[in-house]
Amino acid sequence: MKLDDLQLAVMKALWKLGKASVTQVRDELQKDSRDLAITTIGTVLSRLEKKGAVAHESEGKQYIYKPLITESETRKSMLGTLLEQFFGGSPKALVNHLVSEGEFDKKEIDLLKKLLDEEQ
Amino acid sequence: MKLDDLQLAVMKALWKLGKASVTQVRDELQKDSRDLAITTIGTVLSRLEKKGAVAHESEGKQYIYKPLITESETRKSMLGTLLEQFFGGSPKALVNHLVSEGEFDKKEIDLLKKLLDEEQ
DNA sequence: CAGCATCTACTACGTTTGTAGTTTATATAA
DNA sequence: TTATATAAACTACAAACGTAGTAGATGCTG
Repeated sequence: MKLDDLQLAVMKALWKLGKASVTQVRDELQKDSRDLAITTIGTVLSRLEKKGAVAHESEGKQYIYKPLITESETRKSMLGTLLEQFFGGSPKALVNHLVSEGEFDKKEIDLLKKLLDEEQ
Repeated sequence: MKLDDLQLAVMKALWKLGKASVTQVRDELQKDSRDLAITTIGTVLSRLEKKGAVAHESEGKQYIYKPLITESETRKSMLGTLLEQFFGGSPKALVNHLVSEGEFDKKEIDLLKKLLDEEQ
């Protein structure tokens, strides 16, 4: 499942809310100052439904949308793609990159080591 | 700079070759069994040029394309996007995710620790 | 029941992308 | 110098996307 920016923003709103009407999704997006017409959100949700990312049920005259894919599986899949594209599929290469790009300070490196210890 | 699949594939060919004619790019992509018409590659390269990712110079009647962006900066930027989107911008959260998804075996965890030691 | 408010569905339009055919320019060979 | 091969430019078209307006359906209120 490949999602672009707006679609991802909508999914994140849905993941946060659990399930939501179009209006609720719009309100949630507004918090991130994405100020879109309600019909725009509706269109995006229809398209997401067509590709199987969400489903809806009727509640009164409203549609209540629910995610069909989880945030964690989406994250995993998108990370997987990046991993393939740039790190030869090797998570180690990715960590290596992060470290050598100086993404971590000493404290964080310590934390990471603890993390790794626990795993062992 | 945001690149989608085919654009990225073309850039990777260019990064690998340093600089290349359309035909050379096509041949390189064929190794990954992306079998595209040469005109397709040409179109993609023009579009990449329009958005500033590559430039060309003429050599005889051919165009020789050169990357204007590096693989490392592209990787960094795309990873940064993902980091923002799914890990609150925190590399640590990303590593945490990798570890808890069981992406590493014991040997790799050892290697990672060594990596971190060197950094300190 | 009639009118109004509120939803969704349908339609629309510009942009980007994937993909490739046709035309035109140019270099090279005869 | 003319024909031929080859390369790029131009054109094209369908699908996806960002974005939103309009029309049609439906529920509520008086």
